[in-house]
Amino acid sequence: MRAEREVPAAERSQLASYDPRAYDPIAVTVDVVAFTIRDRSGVLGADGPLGRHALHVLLVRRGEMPYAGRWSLPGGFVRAHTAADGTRHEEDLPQAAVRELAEETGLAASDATATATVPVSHDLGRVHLEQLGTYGTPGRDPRMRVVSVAYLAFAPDLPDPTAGGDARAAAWVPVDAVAVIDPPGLAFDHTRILADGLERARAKLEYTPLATAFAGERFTITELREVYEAVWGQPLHPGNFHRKVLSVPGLVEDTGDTTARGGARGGRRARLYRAGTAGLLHPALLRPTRERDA
Amino acid sequence: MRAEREVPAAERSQLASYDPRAYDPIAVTVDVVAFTIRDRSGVLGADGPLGRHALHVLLVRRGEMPYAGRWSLPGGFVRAHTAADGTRHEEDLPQAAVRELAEETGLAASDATATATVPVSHDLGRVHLEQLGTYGTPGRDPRMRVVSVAYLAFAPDLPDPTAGGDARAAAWVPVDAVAVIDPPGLAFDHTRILADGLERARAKLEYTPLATAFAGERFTITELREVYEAVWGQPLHPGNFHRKVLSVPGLVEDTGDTTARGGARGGRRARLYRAGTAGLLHPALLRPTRERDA
DNA sequence: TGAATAGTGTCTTTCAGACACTATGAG
DNA sequence: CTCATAGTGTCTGAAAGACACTATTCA
Repeated sequence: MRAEREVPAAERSQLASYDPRAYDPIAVTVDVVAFTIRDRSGVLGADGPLGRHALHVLLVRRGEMPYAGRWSLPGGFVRAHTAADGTRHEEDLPQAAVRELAEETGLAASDATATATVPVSHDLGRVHLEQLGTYGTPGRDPRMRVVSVAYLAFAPDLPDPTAGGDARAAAWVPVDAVAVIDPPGLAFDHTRILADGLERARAKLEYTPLATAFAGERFTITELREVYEAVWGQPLHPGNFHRKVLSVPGLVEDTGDTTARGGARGGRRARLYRAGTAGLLHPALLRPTRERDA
Repeated sequence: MRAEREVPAAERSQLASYDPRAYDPIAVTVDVVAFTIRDRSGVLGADGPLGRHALHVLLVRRGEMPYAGRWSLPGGFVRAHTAADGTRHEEDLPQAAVRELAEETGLAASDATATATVPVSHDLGRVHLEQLGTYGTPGRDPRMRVVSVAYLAFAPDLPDPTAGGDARAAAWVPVDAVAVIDPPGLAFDHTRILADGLERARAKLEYTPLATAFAGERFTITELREVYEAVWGQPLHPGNFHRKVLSVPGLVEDTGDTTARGGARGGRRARLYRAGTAGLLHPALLRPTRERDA
């Protein structure tokens, strides 16, 4: 939130070349596609074809109309309020995204002070937030004309959410199970927003160090590989991945430490790394060969 | 425009969990970053270091406050109007972008029927339109709280625009001359939007056939190379570019024809190609080596 | 010791880029 | 013919992926 001077009415009418009262208002909302990597919960049995780790998305069960009882992305209206004393309290869009996340799920991003003016991406403590896109097709919300700005949030393993605000329930759901828990699909056009967010996340793993945002402060190369495998949904060659990650400048930094012990059933101790300083990966870590036509 | 049924007042209040009258309205606008490749106009002399072809952006000179007299991107308010008979005429966001382009510059995209529901990209005749991002920082417009959805438009060589609507003037301006013609910068945060759009365009040339959207229906490999050189702002090796373009499946298709004659000062006739059907380029056409850190 | 996990060596294929060359047409 | 432009051949180095191998640790 930030307070600004109220523009005097005289100046305001002089400036205005648009009278919003002549039109129906267009409401502005934010929706958040929050991703994390977690152990696949017992809901669908233990191991999938790709091991225990799966990409999860944060969903809430709506408590109010429309779509009451259906699952949706957390989100809500952007606040732009004029207080009684005339000061305006206007929320920036990423701030609204963080607030909705906190209100509906209890997950608070540490250091939620979004000061950057760029709409592209913001780092909120350990949570990486970036704008995904804006969805404004008429009729996408039956109540009124709503234009929704969708944000992507990436975070390392987070605790289970607690419902609040308009949400009746909140939960981390494996992305490959979304269609299962809610066959009619998510509320509004959130199924599409989720799909767009997933593709964005998959693409960004290739040429940015985004994967380190899913890992803890210190991580092993194997843990980093499990992030890639969970997001891309396919297994990667451990040896080649290892060499490749270490060959990309600025992706990871060696801490000098190793894990306290090897695997549960034996195995060498792994070196621990932290995120590097590179903003873009060169050369990129490309997804395994898929057909890239049409 | 499309007409929809008016939601009855009773149903509406039942559905509404948000009362827009309790808040200041948030206005929604669209801004368009329209790019084309043109011969560098006489304004700054003839040849730059990269030949005659330069990337141009469409700018308008504002006729109204705020920022009257300053250059800005074409754009304006999204219309969501309830007519006297109760029907609503609501514009989709890409429609609003096309309308503003037409109103302020006289450049009409043929076949402006944007039926796609995806917010990502739309093909409007020969104009490729895609969403760039949304800019909603409080205070970015002194009149009121404005959230602006920016669109990118790519088109082959278009005629000179004619000012209209709120615009006092409209012109294609070489992107490397924007800072020159308007030292204080564009109106609002349009300097940043333009920068974001330019970077997006440069990146998309690498892995999509976007360059063909800048070329005519039929084009030579050299013309395609001039598109890349103009957008990336650096010369490319003609021979290697030629072989590379032909090696990427689905980028271009041979028409069988050639140009009517060779170069003005002699030279072989060039084969003519048309855009291929690929949606993504594999392997990608990467920009010449730059340092990709931080 | 045997199995499991971490990490390395090496070979093949692909591709970007440098450079030289051939092919064709205008003046 | 001469020069300019279109298009190809060939070599080198970087990097991806397949595969085999060594190193270390737990039960």
